[in-house]
Amino acid sequence: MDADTKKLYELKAEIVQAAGHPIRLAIIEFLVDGEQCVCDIVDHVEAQRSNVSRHLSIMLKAGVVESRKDGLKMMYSLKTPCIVKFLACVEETLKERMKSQAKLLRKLG
Amino acid sequence: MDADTKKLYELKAEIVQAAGHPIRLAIIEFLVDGEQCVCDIVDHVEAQRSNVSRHLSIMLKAGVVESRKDGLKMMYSLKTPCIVKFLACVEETLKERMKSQAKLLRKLG
DNA sequence: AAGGTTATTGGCTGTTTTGGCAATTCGAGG
DNA sequence: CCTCGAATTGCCAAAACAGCCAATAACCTT
Repeated sequence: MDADTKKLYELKAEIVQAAGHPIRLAIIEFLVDGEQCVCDIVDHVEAQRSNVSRHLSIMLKAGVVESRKDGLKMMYSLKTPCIVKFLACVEETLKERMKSQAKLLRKLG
Repeated sequence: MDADTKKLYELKAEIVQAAGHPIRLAIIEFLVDGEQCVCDIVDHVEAQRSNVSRHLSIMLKAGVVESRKDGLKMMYSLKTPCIVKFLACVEETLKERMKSQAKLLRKLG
């Protein structure tokens, strides 16, 4: 693995990490419906405003979301539509995990 | 957001987190080619064995990979094929990010 | 320009993650 | 039975992360 390959993995990991937090996932799913202001995101995910702002800036830096100013409000939206498939795969993995656990339980009798 | 929804986001975040590390991404991409033993993974990602073992256990716990014993060796493989699409979306996001940065650079003249 | 609303940032603390080393487990084969 | 090879686990220190409060910035309305 050369240095460039390593660097690419770091960049990709930054993107994945940016999605890897309960609140950030909730924000992403909320944004699937379309652009939203921070104030509405705060209401939706029920976290502190400064907290939400930080989560958004992490996703912005990683390129998961983009932002636009509209008067007083800051509007955020998803940058790539494929994130929906991304989420679908996470759900499928979760279901698989549950299935495995259920199988183990049945083996207990 | 009720407690169940929150719990679901936590579970999903655990899965995403499990993929959100340079070495773990490298392992996942390596496993796209099929099942591999820890020893070969170690050679491929060029990290310490104990380190790789820990990364694998994180992904195993999250349900991203599964394992099977084969004599002395431990074989790991991806649990859900959709992870390929997941990776594709990460790459697309990365490209978008690069494009945005290039656009900014051009604005500098 | 004063005041109110929306959003971001700084500073701090507690928690989690990561990586390295050494010790341990587990199975194969002489 | 002993040793070797493969993998995991314990333990520790350094680094990164998350959340809270207070302070600041940006903008609109009057």
